[in-house]
Amino acid sequence: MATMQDVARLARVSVSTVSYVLTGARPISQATRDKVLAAMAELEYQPNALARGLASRRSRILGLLLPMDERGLGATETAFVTGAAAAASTAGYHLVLAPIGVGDLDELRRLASQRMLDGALLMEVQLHDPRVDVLRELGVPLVLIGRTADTTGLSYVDIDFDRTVSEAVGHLVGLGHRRIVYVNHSADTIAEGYGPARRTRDAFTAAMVGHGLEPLMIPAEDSAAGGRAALVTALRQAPDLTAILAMNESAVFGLLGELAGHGRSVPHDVSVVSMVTSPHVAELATPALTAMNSPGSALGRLAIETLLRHVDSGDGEIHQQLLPCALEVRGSSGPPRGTAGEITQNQGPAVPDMEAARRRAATRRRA
Amino acid sequence: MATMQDVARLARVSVSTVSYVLTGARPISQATRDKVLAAMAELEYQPNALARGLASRRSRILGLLLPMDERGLGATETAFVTGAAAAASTAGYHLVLAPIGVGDLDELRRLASQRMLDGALLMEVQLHDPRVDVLRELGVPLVLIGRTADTTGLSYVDIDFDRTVSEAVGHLVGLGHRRIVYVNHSADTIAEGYGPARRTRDAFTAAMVGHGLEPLMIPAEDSAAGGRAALVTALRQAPDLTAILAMNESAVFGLLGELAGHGRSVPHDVSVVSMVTSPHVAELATPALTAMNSPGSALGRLAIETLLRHVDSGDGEIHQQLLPCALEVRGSSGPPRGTAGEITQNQGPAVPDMEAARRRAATRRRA
DNA sequence: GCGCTTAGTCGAAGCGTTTCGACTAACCGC
DNA sequence: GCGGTTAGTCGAAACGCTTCGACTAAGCGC
Repeated sequence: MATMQDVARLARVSVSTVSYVLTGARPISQATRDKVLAAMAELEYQPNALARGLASRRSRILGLLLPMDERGLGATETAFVTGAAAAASTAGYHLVLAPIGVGDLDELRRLASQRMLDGALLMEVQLHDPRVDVLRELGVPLVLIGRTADTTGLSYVDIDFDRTVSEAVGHLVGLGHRRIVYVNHSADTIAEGYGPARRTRDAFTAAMVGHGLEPLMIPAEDSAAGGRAALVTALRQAPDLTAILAMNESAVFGLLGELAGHGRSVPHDVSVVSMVTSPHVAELATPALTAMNSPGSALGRLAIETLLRHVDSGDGEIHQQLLPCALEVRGSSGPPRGTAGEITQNQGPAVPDMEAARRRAATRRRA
Repeated sequence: MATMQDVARLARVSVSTVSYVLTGARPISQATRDKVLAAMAELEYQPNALARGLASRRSRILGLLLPMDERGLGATETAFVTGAAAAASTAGYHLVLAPIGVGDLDELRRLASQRMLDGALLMEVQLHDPRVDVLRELGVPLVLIGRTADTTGLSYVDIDFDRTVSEAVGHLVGLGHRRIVYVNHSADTIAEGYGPARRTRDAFTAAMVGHGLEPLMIPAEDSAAGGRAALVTALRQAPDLTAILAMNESAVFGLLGELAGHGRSVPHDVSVVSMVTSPHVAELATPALTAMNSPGSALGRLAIETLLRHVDSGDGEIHQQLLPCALEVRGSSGPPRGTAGEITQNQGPAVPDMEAARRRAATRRRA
């Protein structure tokens, strides 16, 4: 393994000159630069990351604090991680994966104290997240994915729930729906102050009221069983519902199963729109789910860029940015039964979709 | 940030003594050790990971080479990563996440040449995986998750597909099924030589033949649409099928949808068993899927332990280990229509399951 | 043509560890 | 009581880089 010494010797310059070629910290003449680069190429030189980090007091490693539970990572989170990793790699940084949640504070403290991290990305942020305090105390720059209750002085990237919910509701109202039920995460989750659950709840209320409609929210456990239970509750509280907006990727499958069990076809009798859902998951359902695609990859990239700005420019100003999910109409939403839209076929799914049409036909046959 | 110097000064010993206390490389008297430890505690000393790595030529960082696509990580992979991260952390190692597939060889070469990695875990291993060659050439110890075509001299951990398939088939045959169809990954995937697809194909054939039954395999694209198409093909080729074994987590949902479309209830008319599937995903389906639970977390732990053995003991002997998936009976499998098992209820799902019973009843009502 | 800045390069001093050789003192067997 | 271990400690030399100060030559304004 060639070292900088070897390169310097071969190029007949000093080590510091080689270093300056590499870092650009001082001007180097074109002629010298060429000699050095040639020597590097010949030796297949690669700088030793550890030595570089030690001398420059920059590890070029960022921490990805990602609590992982048995449920696995959704496609949204995965896209986020992928986007972040790509952006980090482009910038010459590495990502260390630390499955550190709010309960592993000692682990976090150790990691951060070892001066191995130039900065950290916090995922699954709680409204009162102690990890933030630890990192701040240790002087590690950080960017949140999501938001704490008090975000003063904190940079974050997050989904724009207000806009996302508002667009989803707009889609359904535009199709002619009036009685729309919102299936959220569980009551406990909401009570705990889980941000997305709270924000979507409030946004749903605001959107419905804005349309002059009555908001009805049903909490559901994150499971198929939770979805089934939620549907039963929903039908009891609003027997005339024609559309369901779901925040809960796990529950939505149970919900669909139970709808079929009640003999209600989707989207003919009930439209279903799933929020913050990846295309792949949306396609798993039958019919495929109209969904609000989460901007996972873009969020990841943005988070890294924001974090690197802090790392490089000695912790300058903060950046707080929101990205909305994009509506993607698939087979699970359409005009409610007996509307003009139904007859003229003009307000059906915005994207012509043979597949969805086939499924709708099949569904009607059964109904 | 306290350094070793500070600790040494406070404890009135030399830096090397402090180092020996930390690493245990040489004996230190109890009295001295205590003094040093007290000084460390007082200063809240944490060794600098980079300096340590530079001096010892051990970064204590392992690479997790994890190609990530838009589909996200399944629960199996996530469990694997979690298990690996936990095991690494326990051993005092860190995991850097590198979304490096077989196409990013330059990226891999750079990462490995920077001497940042003590070893690497390769995920999504191809039968002919060029990443293996790159790492070997650069002298980086590695452990495969999965297997290449030629595994001589390579350590790996993998799922025991033979045993898993054999148990799944055994479960169905034990329930009384004779006409069992295997839905695999796509034909292209099999042709490419994707290990799990090939191995399960062969294992299925062997298991069926072993029971004196005719093996029928249908390939399917990894999507709901692929699953629907596969079912159509399956019903054409084997109209009398009573059970489906599916390898394809994505296709299985389309398959279930299409079964319902054809008026065949699960598990009454057709039993479905999904392979290498996590509990959470299995629960999403209606009815919940009988599945072979993948040993993700255990595999992760095992992989790290194996890798560390290589790293520590200067690349000793190789370890090749297989772990089977465990059968978990849920609502999607039962005895075929018209068997004794059906009548006596003795061969139903092994686990008494009110939920499944309820669903079966509901299903029958619709049929 | 004189001071002044600036481009370009070098040597050396770190960065915070580990590790090697050396040394002392105690202990062992005989 | 004498060579030979061994436990216990120290000082100094790496590890492979960055960065600081210093120096030489140009280039500039006037």
